[in-house]
Amino acid sequence: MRKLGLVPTIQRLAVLEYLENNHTHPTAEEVYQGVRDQFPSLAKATVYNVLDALKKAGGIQELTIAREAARYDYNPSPHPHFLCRVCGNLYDVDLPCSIRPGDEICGHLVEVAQVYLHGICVQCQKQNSQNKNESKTGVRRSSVSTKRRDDAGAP
Amino acid sequence: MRKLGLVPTIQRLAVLEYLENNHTHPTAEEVYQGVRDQFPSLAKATVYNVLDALKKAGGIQELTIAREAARYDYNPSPHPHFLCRVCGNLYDVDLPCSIRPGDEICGHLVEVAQVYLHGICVQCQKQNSQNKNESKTGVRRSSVSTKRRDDAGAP
DNA sequence: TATCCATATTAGAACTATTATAAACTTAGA
DNA sequence: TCTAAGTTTATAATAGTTCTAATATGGATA
Repeated sequence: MRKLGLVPTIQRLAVLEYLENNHTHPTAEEVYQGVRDQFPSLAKATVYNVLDALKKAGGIQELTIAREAARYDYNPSPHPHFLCRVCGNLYDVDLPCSIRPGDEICGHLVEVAQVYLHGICVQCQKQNSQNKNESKTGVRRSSVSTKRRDDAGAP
Repeated sequence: MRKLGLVPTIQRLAVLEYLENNHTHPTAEEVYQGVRDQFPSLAKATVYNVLDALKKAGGIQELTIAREAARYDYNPSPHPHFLCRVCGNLYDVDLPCSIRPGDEICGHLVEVAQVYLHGICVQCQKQNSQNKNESKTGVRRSSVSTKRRDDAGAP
């Protein structure tokens, strides 16, 4: 924390530890809920402050891939992200970005480069084809959840 | 409009025409203000509805590069965008995207691919070096605006 | 042209993520 | 320990977007 030039408060350490243990790209709300279990006095504004401070210090990165809420990635190095429109899971994609910070594009100086992909993740594609096959043979099962799973994470 | 499978109402035509004439990637609010000049009865909810309908029909694209508000691009084909953190202008970048709709990445099916770049645009870099030189020679001028300019647009 | 139905628009309220505010509290250095 | 700067807290305020229900419109049909 001191390497980042930040005063190491218990709130900041708790938030950073939560992100370290949860590579699910949680929202500020989810960080708040998660950290508050072991830290009931935590204020939501503090979570926003801490996430902002960590982001500005380069310790984490903020993802604005979903309009509803920002998500946070413990890994600050630039890499593409994939958001599944069926389950809502957000995956890291292990590909080098073609445009990197420091590059010049049309004369513009690039400081941050984000690649956001939207579509259907590998698991939801499988689920979907399974459901189709099962409906052909008369087997029924509950439909694929459209809500985000709590155990979401990188593959 | 009919090509997009949408009923061509005057509201939809007005919004689409505004986007056609303003390649500044306006927000919903800016579209609302701009269209309302010639269409005082327009409701803001209609602007949201229309932008959403156009987006879903593939006639325009929605950009979530800035957390504050979505922006809209008359050009629906995928290309990178650059947001200047000094003037707030949003520029189209004429580079082919390395990842395109239809691709598979780590098994995930890509439907939409967005490349968002943040930094300092070519004009603001020039302004900044000008100001530095002038301050050396004692010449003063007002600092670079941090607010978005109304004549913003692609170069 | 008149009628009808599905769809679109309107105005305003409601919702939600985020930011601002001001007081109380920590941290770290003298 | 004392102090100044920075941080946390609780709450209010803000702003973008969505929801609701009543009204209006487009366009197919008779």
